Amino acid sequence: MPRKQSEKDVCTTVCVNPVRVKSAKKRIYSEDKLNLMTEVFAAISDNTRVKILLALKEEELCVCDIAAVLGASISLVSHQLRILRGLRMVKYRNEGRMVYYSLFDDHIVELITQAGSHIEE
Amino acid sequence: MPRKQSEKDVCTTVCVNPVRVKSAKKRIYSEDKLNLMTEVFAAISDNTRVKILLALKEEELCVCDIAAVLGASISLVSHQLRILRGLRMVKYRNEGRMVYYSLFDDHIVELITQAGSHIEE
DNA sequence: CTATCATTTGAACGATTGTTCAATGATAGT
DNA sequence: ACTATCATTGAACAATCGTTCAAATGATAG
Repeated sequence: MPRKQSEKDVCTTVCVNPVRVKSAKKRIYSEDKLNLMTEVFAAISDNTRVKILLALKEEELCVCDIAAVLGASISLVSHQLRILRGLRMVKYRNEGRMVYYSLFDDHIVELITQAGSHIEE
Repeated sequence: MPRKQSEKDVCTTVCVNPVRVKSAKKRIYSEDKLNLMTEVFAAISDNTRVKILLALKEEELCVCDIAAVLGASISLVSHQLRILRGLRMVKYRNEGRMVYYSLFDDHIVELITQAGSHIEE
């Protein structure tokens, strides 16, 4: 009869070191803090979104400009901009029927360029 | 008759600013470099994996220890460790039937703690 | 007030992801 | 050899993701 493998009945006596486990637990962040962090990392774990952020590094661009830079459709760019907007990574400005996007602040792109310089191409 | 909206026939004359587009294109990384970067960010965009990395910050732990710290199953932890191993974020050491994991280097966890300190909880 | 342009939105899709369960490897002790 | 224990693996699943297409806003110009 196969035995179910759960958290309760595995490695309890021999393997688990309660001292190590206890001090390791202290290092784990709260679920809320983790959610905030991983949401940001998830945003920059997609090539398209990183490209958009890099494109906006020096100057504001309208949606059409961004699409032209990426060689992608307007719709795709608009969808991804919505995500970046929701995470306060970009902000926008209306001018007539056009919408100009720019970086919310430099923190995120600094993070990206910093990671980029760690990769010797 | 509805017209198809593609990259070719949109915003070409009025909206797109060729000068802005050209200089923005220079800032975009190569696809290879982007893939390397976003793969790393994707790895730390999951709560479970970040927890594992935080748990290993100070000392090595066996798989059972990690599972106990997270309150998760051994199987789940092993699966995620495989991903972190593939990205050279953790390394391992065999001791009898146990496997001790530790950080490959401090870069990634520094990145995480740095991001963590940006979030005033 | 209609036509056109820049952008947004929603539905749909295939692909990928995180997790669970069950089975398998591998090592140690009897 | 047999059994128990720690770890890895693979199949399966729902859930989420990135992208595309088509339609809908909202603003401007004639």
